Amino acid sequence: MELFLSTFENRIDKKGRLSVPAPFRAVLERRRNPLFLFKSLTEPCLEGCGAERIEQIVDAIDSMDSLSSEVATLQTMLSSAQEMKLDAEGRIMLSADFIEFAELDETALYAGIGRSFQIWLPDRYRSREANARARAKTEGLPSLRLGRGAARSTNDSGDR
Amino acid sequence: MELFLSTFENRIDKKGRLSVPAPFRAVLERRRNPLFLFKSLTEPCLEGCGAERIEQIVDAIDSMDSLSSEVATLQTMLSSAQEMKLDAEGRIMLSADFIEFAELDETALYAGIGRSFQIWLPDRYRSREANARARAKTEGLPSLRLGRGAARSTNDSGDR
DNA sequence: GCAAAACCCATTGACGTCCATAAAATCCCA
DNA sequence: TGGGATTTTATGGACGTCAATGGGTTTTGC
Repeated sequence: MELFLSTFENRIDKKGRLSVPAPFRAVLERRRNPLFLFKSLTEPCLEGCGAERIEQIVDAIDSMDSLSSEVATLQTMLSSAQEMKLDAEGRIMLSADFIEFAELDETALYAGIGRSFQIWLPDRYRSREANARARAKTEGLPSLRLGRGAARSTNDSGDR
Repeated sequence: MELFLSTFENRIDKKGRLSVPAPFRAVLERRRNPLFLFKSLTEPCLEGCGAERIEQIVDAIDSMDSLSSEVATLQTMLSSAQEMKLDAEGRIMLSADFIEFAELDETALYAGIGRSFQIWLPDRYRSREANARARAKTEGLPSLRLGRGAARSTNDSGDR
């Protein structure tokens, strides 16, 4: 599996250590790619991604007007980003800043969302999930076009 | 890692010495590259980078109309720049001018923003970060489209 | 000779590494 | 197919290393 999928709940120990779910570790190892965590800009959760995403933000900043507020926003993402080193047991150390930001206590919920994942306070994630499902019923579904024709715009022929 | 990321808070001792975060030192050492600090043009903070970044600025100035006011502004950055010598413990000595400009007192906050970093009064940085987050919620995120299609515009064929 | 800067060394506390245990999933063979 | 054995995973603790910090001493410049 190349993608981060499904959810997992793991404990955070007294030192702030948190196991990365084994399936996620497998994805990371396959990519031979360091893991970065940063504070979400819009929600009280942490986002996990690979180096490409970070580099993309850096390049975007360099190509923008460095005085714009958008640049300041992107810089906020970078300055909250940390490269996470996994220990021999596949755990990461969450900084006090991260724990406080996502308001985590003793357990954390990993939510795989494809090429990246998020880390949430479990209860908060579940209530948010319930909201999303309720919205889907009342407001209808977002358009989701699958298959080759649709993906063509963002993802091309068999890459990599 | 060859980028400056994440934030660090270090103390300025009575002698005006300030440790450079070990990860930042690693970036500089990898490039076998001296460290430069200069006063930000737009904000009350110091900017830090390696020599190649300084050269970029010089080149950019050279390519501009040397009589324009923008050039005069950019030259201000260069004339405030100092090459910082690290002592054996990886500390720099901040000049009184720098300390006054960034209004630092006993602690300084390093904020990594990719190819460079900034040094802030911690409280000031945090309120600026809070502003950026508030803006991101109301105005939305800067457009950052992921996947192959998006990167195409700024970054082409598989380089690196 | 004095102040400031460079150099050297000591302390401490955080973090990375290593090891031990328990629970869960998987495998294997009857 | 079921049940026991083995491996993987999650979790906790102990310990060593290194980064950050502070203080002292020597050198340099004025």
